[in-house]
Amino acid sequence: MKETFGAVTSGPQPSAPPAPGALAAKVRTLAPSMTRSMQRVAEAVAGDPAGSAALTVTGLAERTGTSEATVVRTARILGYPGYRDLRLALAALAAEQAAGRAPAVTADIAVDDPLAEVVAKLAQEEAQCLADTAAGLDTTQLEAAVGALATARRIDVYGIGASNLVGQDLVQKLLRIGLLAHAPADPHLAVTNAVQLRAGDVAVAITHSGRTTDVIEPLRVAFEHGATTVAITGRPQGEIAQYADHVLTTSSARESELRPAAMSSRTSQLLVVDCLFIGVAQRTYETAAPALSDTYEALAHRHAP
Amino acid sequence: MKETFGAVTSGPQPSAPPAPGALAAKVRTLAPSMTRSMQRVAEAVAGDPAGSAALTVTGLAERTGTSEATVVRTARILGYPGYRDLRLALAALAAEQAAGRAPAVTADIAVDDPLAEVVAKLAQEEAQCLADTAAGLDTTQLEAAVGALATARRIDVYGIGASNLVGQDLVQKLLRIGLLAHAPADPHLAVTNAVQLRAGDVAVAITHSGRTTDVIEPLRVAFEHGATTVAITGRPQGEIAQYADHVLTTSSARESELRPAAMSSRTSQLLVVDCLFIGVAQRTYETAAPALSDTYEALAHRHAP
DNA sequence: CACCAGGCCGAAAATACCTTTCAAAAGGTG
DNA sequence: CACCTTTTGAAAGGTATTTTCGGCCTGGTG
Repeated sequence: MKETFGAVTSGPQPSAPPAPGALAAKVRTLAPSMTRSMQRVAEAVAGDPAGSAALTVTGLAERTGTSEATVVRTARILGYPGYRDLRLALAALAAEQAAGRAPAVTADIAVDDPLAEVVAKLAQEEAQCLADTAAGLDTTQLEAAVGALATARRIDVYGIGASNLVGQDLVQKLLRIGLLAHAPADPHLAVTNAVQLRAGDVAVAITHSGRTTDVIEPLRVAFEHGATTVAITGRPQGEIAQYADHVLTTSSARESELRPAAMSSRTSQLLVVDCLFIGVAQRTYETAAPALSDTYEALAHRHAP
Repeated sequence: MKETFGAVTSGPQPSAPPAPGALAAKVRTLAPSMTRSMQRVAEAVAGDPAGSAALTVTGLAERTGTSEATVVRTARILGYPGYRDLRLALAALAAEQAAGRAPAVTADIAVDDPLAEVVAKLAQEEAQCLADTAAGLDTTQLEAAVGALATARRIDVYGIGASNLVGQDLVQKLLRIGLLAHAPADPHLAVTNAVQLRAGDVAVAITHSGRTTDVIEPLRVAFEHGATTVAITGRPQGEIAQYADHVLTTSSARESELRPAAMSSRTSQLLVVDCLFIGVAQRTYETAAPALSDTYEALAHRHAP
């Protein structure tokens, strides 16, 4: 490297470690000591860090109507060893700027939202659901429900529609650790099953509204037959609570037109179900752990190499 | 290879410009499909983005005790055209991290954790899953999948076990807005269904591992019969991707003994499914909105007063 | 007006860095 | 243990960046 024309360089180390944020300021400060074409480059770089970071020396030279050499010289003036490093700094700067614009979407999902926004909003809403449910979950009730499940002779899970899927999720998990569980989708079948239950058995009902007749009915029957009953519901005051020994409350996000309650309640319900499962697995660890790995092994050959 | 101007990169699924924030998640998601030395590189990169960004290929290869070739290969796996771009992303990521947000690492759930802690940890892990998945979701692919679904003559959803439940969730939603969807639980039935599909139909496969034979098979059949195929998987490099026109990647939390992958993947899958649904509902708003309220009304009398 | 510094600028050579290729090594599998 | 597949790094092959070098413009001077 040759001259630095101004050759000001107060200190021995001319190129200070460049703080990314300082870039715009640096451009302004150093602009006077730059030649015209350098200024063009500096301007482009300061004006659109993200865009510039995506370009190679050649690309940036073209865009600014200059040459590679000029771009490199500019980078040097700005305090970097070369363009390569300036480019890295630009990428960093761009990211920093992007991060600064706090998105914080809490708005409803609208019909004309672009998909990227839908994704972000949904993720946040569901995360909110999880947090709310976790916060509102009564650990004592949960503990009691876990205790009942862990020692149950037989477990019935009642749910309709989306809630039935949650129930099946629970059943699948319980089966994996050797518990006898069932989640009839047919309400009549559910009642038929419920009749069989007695003390020592557990019935779990899942309903967001707490008022779904087809779910209340079997739980009532189970309750009256002496089974331990658990309700997972968003309305702990609802009718279903009358027949539940233990009530686990789910929280649901506000519903909107495009996102009905059924949709948001599912996330909460699943969290509760997971908690139940983990709790039971902990209690029955001696048998649950080997059972889990056994089922894992058994499924291994169902996968391609 | 040319330079990366606007240059749309290679293949059918270019996996889009990766958002910087998604990197840590991506490493976790893709780690299983990596070889040992690649994992070393990925780890170094995820563990110290800033430090890695300062290194050249050769430098990073040395630090990780591998070769340049491996570093480049890793960069490719992570979704970048080459190391140069990964390096830029790392610089961006480092800046973003430095700007404030802590990544928040969750501890494993232990056998003797009290239930209250289990609840908190589970909620946080699932929230993390959601965030990771949202960050890693390729909007372009999602858009394409939504487009296909919205105009589909018939929709098949393939999934086994827990993934089947996710599939049924999707089916239930689609049915509510008047689309013809089906999620056979029986693999043979699935193939039988797949044979019926042709151009204009859509097949969606859901599998965390991307290697579940019983799910790949029907998707392949559907693919070969000309249907538009969508894969929702945690391993976008997996075999299933071969037969998928559009790949939607789910991110999964680290699995632990008590919390197998199947469990954590469900949350991600459901988010993707929700996104698909909302997307489709938006596109078909004219018919979807009344259909939603109709089904709501129809179910009203199934609830206690 | 012709001429001449003196520094700015870009084309092209030189270098550093990144990518690809390919054959050897490692790891399975029958 | 022979065979095949996969993984890996060394080195060749390309790109991008840096440096060199000479032309060119600007503004001053005889």
